This record gives sequence, C-alpha cells and structure tokens, in this order.
Amino acid sequence: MRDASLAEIRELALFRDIGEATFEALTRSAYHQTFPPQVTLIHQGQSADFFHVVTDGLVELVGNWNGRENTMVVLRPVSTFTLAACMTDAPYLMAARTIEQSRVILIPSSDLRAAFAADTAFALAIAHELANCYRGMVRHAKDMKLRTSRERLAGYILRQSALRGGASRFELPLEKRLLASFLGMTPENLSRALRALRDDGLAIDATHVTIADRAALDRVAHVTPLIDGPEPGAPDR
Amino acid sequence: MRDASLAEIRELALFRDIGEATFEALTRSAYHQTFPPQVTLIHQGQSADFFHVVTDGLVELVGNWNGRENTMVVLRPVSTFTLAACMTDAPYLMAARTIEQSRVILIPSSDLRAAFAADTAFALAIAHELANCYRGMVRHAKDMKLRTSRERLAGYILRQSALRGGASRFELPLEKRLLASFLGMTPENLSRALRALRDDGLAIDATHVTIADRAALDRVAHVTPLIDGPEPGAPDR
DNA sequence: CCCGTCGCTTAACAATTGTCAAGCCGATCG
DNA sequence: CGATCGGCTTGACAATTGTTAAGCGACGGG
Repeated sequence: MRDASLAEIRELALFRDIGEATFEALTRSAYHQTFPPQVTLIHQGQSADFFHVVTDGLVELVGNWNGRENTMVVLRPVSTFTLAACMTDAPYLMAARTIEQSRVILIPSSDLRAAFAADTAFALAIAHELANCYRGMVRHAKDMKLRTSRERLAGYILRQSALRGGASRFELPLEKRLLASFLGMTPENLSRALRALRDDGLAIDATHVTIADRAALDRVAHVTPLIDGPEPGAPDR
Repeated sequence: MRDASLAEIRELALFRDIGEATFEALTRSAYHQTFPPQVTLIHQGQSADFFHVVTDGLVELVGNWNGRENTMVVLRPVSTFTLAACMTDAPYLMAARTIEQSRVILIPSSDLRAAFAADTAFALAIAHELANCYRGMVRHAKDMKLRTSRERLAGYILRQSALRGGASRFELPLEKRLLASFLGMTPENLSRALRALRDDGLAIDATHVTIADRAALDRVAHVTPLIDGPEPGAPDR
C-alpha cells in the first residue's frame, strides 16, 4: 500500500489505537485498489479471504436467492464489510458490488485474525465494529418488520436529512431503483410512495429532495434512534 | 451463583477457553435467576446494564414501534443476548420477554468489558459470538426481503426439521401467533399459509407437524445455508 | 359441571404491494 | 442533430397480505 493510503486509514477508529507493529503487520500484504462502477467485488457463498474497507466511492451489499436480488446495505466511506465472515472464517452471506467508482482496502483475513489475537486495542475496535454492524442490521430488520413501505421511505428521507445536519434540501444519494430495493419495495411502489408523501410535506423533483413540512413527515415516520440511528459511522447512506 | 450453575456454563463456547481468574471475575457478581413465563426482562431503549445468557426455557427479543410489536428473535438455550449493547454501552434495541419459565444469567456489563480487555481467549469468544449474532440477523433480514410469507414458513419448517436431525414429524416449538410474528405476518395469514402448503407436502394438525413430501416443500423454500443456517448454537428455535 | 377465556381458524372485505405494459424524459453517442 | 437506451413514472390489473368479525374448541376456574 502507498504511504498516502496508510496515513489515511491510520486515523480510522478501527486502527487509531492499535500498536505500530500491528498496523504494520495488517497493512503489509494489504491492497488499496480502485474499482469501476458496477463491479462485483465478492460473491455470496465465497470463503472469506479478505476483510474490506471502503475508503472512497459507494458499495452495496446484496442478497440473492432463487433468482431474486435485494440490496441489504449501502456502504459509504469509511465503512467496512465482510468482518463477521472473516472473524468466523465462514462464507460471505452477501455479495458486494460497487455503485460508483470506489477504492477498497483488502486485508487478508488471516492477518486480521492474527492482529486480533496480538493486539488488545485492535480486538476491542473489532468488537465495537462487529457490534455496530449487528445493531445496524437489527435496525434494518425492525424497519422492515414494523413499518410499511411509505413509513420506511419517510424515515429514510429524515435520516438523510439528519446526516446532512438537518438540511431540508438535498440530493438523493442513490438511484431510485436501488433505494427501492434497499427499502424493500419495487421501483413502481417507490414512485407511488413518493407521490403519496407529497401530502405529508415531502417534495421530490427527480433527485432533488425538499422537506416542506418536517413535522408532518415525522408524523408518518415516527423517527426513533432505536430504528433510525444515530449511526455514527455506520450502515446506509 | 451456585456451584452447579457455574459448572454448567463453564462448558459453553463463550467460557470454555478463558482463564480461571477471568471466569471468577465474570461470575462473582453475576446472578442466575429463574423467571416465570411472559415476564419482560428488559425494555428497548434501556441502558445496557447486564449481559444475558439463557440457560433454560425460551426467551423472545421483540421490537416495538409506534404501538406495533414484532418478535425479532427466539432464543432457546444456550444463547446470549444484549451482547452488542453491552460492548458498546448503548441502549438495548429490542426488549426481551420470557415465553416459558426460563433461567437467565445476568452479568454486569462492566465486568463483561473488563474481562474482554483482560483475557484474549474471552475476547475471541466474544467476537465469534458477535459475528454469529450479526450473521443470524443478516439471514433473518434476507429471509424477510427475499422470500414471501409462504416461502418463509416452508423454510422455517425445514429448518426445524434439520434441527431435529431431519425428523419428518415433530411438534411446533412456538405458539402460532408468536411464530407468525417472527415470520413477519399475521396469525390469520399464517393459518392460510399452513393450509396452502398442504399442496406442497406439509401437514399440520394443531401443533403436530408432518412433512409428507420434503422435496415438494423444498421446491417452495429453496433452503440454503446462506439464509437458513446451519446455526450451530444460534438464533431461532 | 358449566362457563368464560384464549388461541386458532375461517370467511369476507379492504389495503397494500407486486406485475405488466406503455410512455416519457434525459443522457449518450453516432 | 436525431436515434437509442435506460431509468423513471403512470395506469390497469392481479396477488399478497392485513383487517374485521364470527365461530370453534381446548383449557382452567368457579
């Protein structure tokens, strides 16, 4: 890896408190690679050879089953993936695909496990990361099981607003068909839900979002940290 | 804690490889308590004071939102819960309630974190447990987003069969309304789905399940380890 | 023993969501 | 500049799922 890349990731919560020797061992045989958009990085079912860190761009984790496909997570920088699979040396449960051009660090999973054993600070950071991934997935599952698609969309919009410091106008960060998949609905249904939410203080022109009446929108979404975060450095974008 | 309880949990994967001093520190101020059925052990949103281990009985983790409630996980012995919240000192995302009379070990979360820092073997065990919880929740989310309710039910039945060594006849381990909630549907819809699956080789009389045609049922469920496990000592029952 | 409660089922109906088909629009490219 | 492509929207329709209400049957308490 290049020195510039090393300095960049040394600041991450995952690596900030670890020893120099551990960091050196972790990065020795790591790659920092750039991928074009729409490239499949890993397939579900593959053995967990690498731990991944997205440093630039946008990556989605997708589940496949019986010919169907669904976006489970959208990862914006800086986020990790395949951590649980690497720690347990188990097959990936989800595939990963770049959405935009992205840069990803690949760390051999054996190095990851060695560093975990060798460095207590790193072990703690890993545990925190695993716990946050778990909690992100619990939130997503609650979102799916407790809210209707319209409510999920309203929640998503308010989360995005919160990520931007409460902005009332911003651009949708995802293609709508991708957003629909992430929210567990079809693009057609997303279109309908967007139109329906005009009555609840939401205006969308193409990718431009305007929250006209935040209170009304929250009357639909009932935003709560137990579903919608805060997600300090976490799951969706 | 009583000596009998101590010996019992010392064998668990979580505690098997840890040092005697760590084990002693972890169990010193721990409780092993028995709870009646239908008792709420923790509420969502509470601060994470205790790490929990179910040693007997049956416990459900439930999500609440806006007056709605949903069973996210069903824990059979021996399983843990609240691990992620304790490690990150964050509020519980789900409530926990006994289904049957249950015995639960409660370990102060500060002791848990201290043991993690003090004992590398314990840290590794914790990381594995966290990773397995994460993967269980990913599987559940995939189940929800990729399969219809009928397919989820078929998958659930085949998983239960697998847990019983491939038995073709067994008793439903859960009340149907609870199963319905876990599978993300209403009890009425579960009734319909059960009846519909008679055409696919499934017969259910009250709580007694008979798999008449496993191949036909799997043609609905398309069971795969990437959704249905194996779950060595894991999530649902 | 009877009665009330509770869980389950069924049926009719309503709401939500998915499917299919068509058309629009903006971007890209020859 | 015009053609083509892909993503988005819309509408009509179908399937799935939720809702409401009623009834059945097992269980436990009076």
